[in-house]
Amino acid sequence: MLDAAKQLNYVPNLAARSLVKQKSGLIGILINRAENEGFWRQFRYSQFINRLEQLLSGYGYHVVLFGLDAASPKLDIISERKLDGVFVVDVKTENFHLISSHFSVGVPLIVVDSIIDDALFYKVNYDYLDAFETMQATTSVQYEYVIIDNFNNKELLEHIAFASKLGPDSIHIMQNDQALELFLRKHEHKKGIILNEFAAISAAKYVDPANLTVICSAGCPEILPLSAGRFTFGDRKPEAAFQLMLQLLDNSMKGPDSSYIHVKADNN
Amino acid sequence: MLDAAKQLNYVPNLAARSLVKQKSGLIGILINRAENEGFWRQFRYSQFINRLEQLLSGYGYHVVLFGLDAASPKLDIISERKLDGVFVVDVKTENFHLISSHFSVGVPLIVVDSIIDDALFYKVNYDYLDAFETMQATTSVQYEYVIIDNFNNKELLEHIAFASKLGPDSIHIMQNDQALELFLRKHEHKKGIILNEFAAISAAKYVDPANLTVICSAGCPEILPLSAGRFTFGDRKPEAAFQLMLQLLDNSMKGPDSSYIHVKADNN
DNA sequence: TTGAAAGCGCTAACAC
DNA sequence: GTGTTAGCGCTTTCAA
Repeated sequence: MLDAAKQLNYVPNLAARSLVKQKSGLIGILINRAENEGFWRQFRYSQFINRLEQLLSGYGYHVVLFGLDAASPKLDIISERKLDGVFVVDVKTENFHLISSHFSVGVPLIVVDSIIDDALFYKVNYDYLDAFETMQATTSVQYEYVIIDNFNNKELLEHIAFASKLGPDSIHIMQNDQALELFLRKHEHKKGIILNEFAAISAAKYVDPANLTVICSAGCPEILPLSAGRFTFGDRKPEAAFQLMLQLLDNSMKGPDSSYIHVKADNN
Repeated sequence: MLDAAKQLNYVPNLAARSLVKQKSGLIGILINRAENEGFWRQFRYSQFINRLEQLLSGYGYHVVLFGLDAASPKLDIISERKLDGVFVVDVKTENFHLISSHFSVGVPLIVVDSIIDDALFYKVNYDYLDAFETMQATTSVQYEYVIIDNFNNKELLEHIAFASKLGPDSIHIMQNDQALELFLRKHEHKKGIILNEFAAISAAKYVDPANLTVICSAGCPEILPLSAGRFTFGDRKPEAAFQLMLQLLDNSMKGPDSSYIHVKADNN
């Protein structure tokens, strides 16, 4: 009677449960944020985070969102909250040793949009090699420059530059609108590739978007000017990251053989 | 000696601390998500969430991000995780009784972008009355239509419609691109107001953005076409929401007299 | 000052 | 099966 009523609106205290089960039921999404970052950086992971949260919630996990100071990331949250798994997005290579020291061994840690030569940690990146090859193969257009989104991870930047097969003078790394405009003025009326829909929006202020082909890494091709070319990755990255996390969570860290997951593009 | 070493890399277990202190140190940001929502809805709260997370983290709280099914929101997270405070964004009025039942009295609950006639809960909204008035006062342009972002909260929609002082035929609520195009075709070459930068991006596909004045409620005027007019709110909403939360958290629910906070625009 | 002990709300392990 | 108990890692209280 009283028991039934108690049962009816009984709510378990997950902090107490965490304590005894040694599992918090919390997954962290840690994302590097720069001080005065351009608007195109602020939105590029929104879709990824939203979708990932949706997937994790559907599986019973709760998501802790935490912004990291790219210069000196505070990672105590991982051990303090006993996070069951962690996604770290857009990591500076030189900060990575900090991360590895701040998490108990055995906690799945997935690094997104970063190349880190440590097989302990799984990486989820877009397959840029495949993307650039497919782009060249399916079109007769000769691209003469590429604009790369400004990732914190230097290795990833270099990898994308390499994948583009273009020379240093034809490559621009997003910094700010002024530098972007300057670069675009030098390449007016030429065809170019640009990473990230939001970066493309910036570029479209200075050149005819018809000359741009956008590699849609932010999951939002709808935002592009109609005349811009586009190359999309669909929903694949959050899905891939989620599946990988599940695998690591279930099979106690026995993940795929390679510590790199390369997310391929749609059949564009 | 051993003690010192232990001290050195001692990490408190916040779940245990929560249990005894009866405070989780967690703040929830609960945000309604529709099934197939247009892209302009997916990004409009990114800036708000990011900034709010930054402010709360700076104050020592951790943020739990949780997507709500607008149709039947699962709110157990509030009581299960013993959230110290909750932001609920974009709430359907008819779901609100669910919310009030799912949270223990005494937990600060701040509703964002919603009008709810319950003085128990604090509301943070942009001051649309002031915005429309200022816009009319500082320009000689005669606006002939307004496009309103599709909020879940019907009362807010009605309030904005009222604030615009335009008739039903001149008001369009964002639904999808087709309906938007149709509406815009009927008002070609006229001057109009549109809420939300991302909605404006959609509209700019169909009309000359020079005819649009955008009420920048997503904190991202940079994304707009250069020719579009703009009316900005700056960073004020996350700041206001944060300050209000602090007040409620510190003074044990003794907040401002009015349960409504109206965030004014910049000096545009 | 320093130390021991109780207890937060749960689960798991053990007894009955 | 059903009931009891120990203990997860902390903070707080009360004793020495």
